[in-house]
Amino acid sequence: MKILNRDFFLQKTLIVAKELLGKTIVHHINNKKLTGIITETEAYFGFDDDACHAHKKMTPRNKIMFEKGGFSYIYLIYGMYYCFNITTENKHFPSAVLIRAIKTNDIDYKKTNGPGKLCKYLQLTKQQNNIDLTTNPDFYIINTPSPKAKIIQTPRIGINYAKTHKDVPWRFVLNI
DNA sequence: ACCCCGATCGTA
DNA sequence: ACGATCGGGGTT
Repeated sequence: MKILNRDFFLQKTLIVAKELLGKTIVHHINNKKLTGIITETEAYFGFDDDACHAHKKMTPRNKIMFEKGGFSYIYLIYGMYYCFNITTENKHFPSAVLIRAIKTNDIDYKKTNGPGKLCKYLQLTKQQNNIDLTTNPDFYIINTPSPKAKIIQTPRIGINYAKTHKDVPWRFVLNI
């Protein structure tokens, strides 16, 4: 049971996105320990990826994407849901992995199989934005063994507005 | 100051 | 297929 360290998150975003499958998110909050095994991810990185929040310029919201690997990037979407990302690669290069689904011990997969749903379950909000997941005692990722399940690679979800990078296969899913 | 719209989700 | 809901970011 080892916590994922800086070197892991400094790798290329596509590697991190794929390798995060099977790893365990831990969030201690209100005297509870909330956990989930990552089953779906998406990679967003660089100045060419027009689905990447930070591909044009740095703004107050997306500035976390320019951090070095291992920081939480959590933002509000559609006025009602949060999305949880983990930054990757080196400082000044905008890049992160969106966590799209987790599997839990206690509740049905239907309740945690979406980026907004898993944030609700793990109680992740703006409060948990910009946290170093490699040093924080209450929010970190455990290096649980990678499952044998087959990894499916597909285009990313919900980015039909993108022009150049709508169809790149940067989504990774564990075949549950 | 104003306006548009989104890395979603539940319901129909 | 569609509406909820609101902050961010671009534009005036």
